[in-house]
Amino acid sequence: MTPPSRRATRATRTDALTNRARILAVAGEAFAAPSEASGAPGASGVSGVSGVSMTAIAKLAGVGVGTLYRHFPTREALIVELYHQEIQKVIDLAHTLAADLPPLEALRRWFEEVARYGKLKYGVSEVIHAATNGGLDDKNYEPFLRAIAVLLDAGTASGDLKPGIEPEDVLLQLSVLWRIPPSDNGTARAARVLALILDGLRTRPANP
Amino acid sequence: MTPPSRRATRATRTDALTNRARILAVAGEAFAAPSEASGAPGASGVSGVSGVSMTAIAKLAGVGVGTLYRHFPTREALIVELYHQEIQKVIDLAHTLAADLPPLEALRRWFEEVARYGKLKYGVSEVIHAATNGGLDDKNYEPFLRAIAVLLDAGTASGDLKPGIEPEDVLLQLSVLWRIPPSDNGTARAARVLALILDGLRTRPANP
DNA sequence: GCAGGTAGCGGAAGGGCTTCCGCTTAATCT
DNA sequence: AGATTAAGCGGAAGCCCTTCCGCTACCTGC
Repeated sequence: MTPPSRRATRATRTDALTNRARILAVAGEAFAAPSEASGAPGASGVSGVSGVSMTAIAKLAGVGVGTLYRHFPTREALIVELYHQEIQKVIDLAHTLAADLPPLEALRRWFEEVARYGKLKYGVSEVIHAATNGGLDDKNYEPFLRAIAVLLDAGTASGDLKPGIEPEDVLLQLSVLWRIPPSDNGTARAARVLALILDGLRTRPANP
Repeated sequence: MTPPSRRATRATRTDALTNRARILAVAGEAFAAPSEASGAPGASGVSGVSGVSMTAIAKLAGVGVGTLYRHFPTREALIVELYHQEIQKVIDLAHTLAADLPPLEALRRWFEEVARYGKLKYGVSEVIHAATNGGLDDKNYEPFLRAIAVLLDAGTASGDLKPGIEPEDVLLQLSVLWRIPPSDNGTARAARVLALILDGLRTRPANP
């Protein structure tokens, strides 16, 4: 039954690669641009990601929808891919902070960074939500968890954080941050919630 | 300009009332039933709310889509209305617990109840999400907040909880609970997260 | 009862995401 | 170079939520 020849699969077609690249480029631009200032009343269009349809992206890239979906099986998949680099930065930061700062301070700073990142581009919520929820099929999920684990371990070792906290649980709690609406005084609210989360993770001094 | 006559508005048409009632009845049944065991491969169909389209509901109720939307301007609106009673029960429970139990215990029990409620019908997440997020146009939002406020106040008065916690922030944190996937060991996970949240709200004994 | 007027009705239509499948065409083999 | 073959392409089609608007039929005042 089909013995493996020297090459199991053909090389990826060059036009496919080109298309993929162009799609990413176009989508990046489209998502970055503030939502069109046209008269359309329907869309909320906070800014960024929202309001650009898959069809629109396909058209901009000069490919059919089918092609777009061949490369990115889902809207979320496309977004995740786009922001992969930025997410990686956040993940790297966790390792840096864990190495350079006292555990509690490192965690606090990292949380703040995560909050700021989420606020900056509200649409990114979709990314992290994707990078968070299912997790099963997302290449950002594992590294993100490991980053949290590193921070937690440092805190546990120093006795500042409770032992045995599951990184997944922390990620779940963090996911709340990108559901805070951006307008309002979202920053203040995020700060308050962060403080609550952090205190929940800390060890608790003995009662009198 | 338009002086108010004895009746500012006409009485609601009887057929409209009938339709509204039938829609609610039908939707209740449809949402309650486990998703059809047909061969459709697309839907995830965890159970309950998901997988029943507005069009389907309209058809089942024997009305046009327009009518459905006249009564419930949004899918969420319909769901919120359906589960209004059950949500009310949870809200009432908060007041009862606050009156009958030590503050911390009351809060803990209520959190657990909320978690259980969310787990029972996974689709309900949509409700509470609606009852939570926007809040602006949802009649469940305010009472829910007040329920939390009561529990918090009791805890603050007794010195068990930090003063000045915003009920909205707590609700936001709780909203995490109905994003926990049901299968798995969701119960255990919910318990862990709840404990973290609760500890975050408690006062912190002075450091040595 | 009957005429009037408006609340309510129905369903076509618009826009979105995703799937499907026949046709093209680049990579590979001879 | 020519033949072969499957990866890749394009866009129609299906399903969803929601909006819009002409027509109907139910309350109301006479």
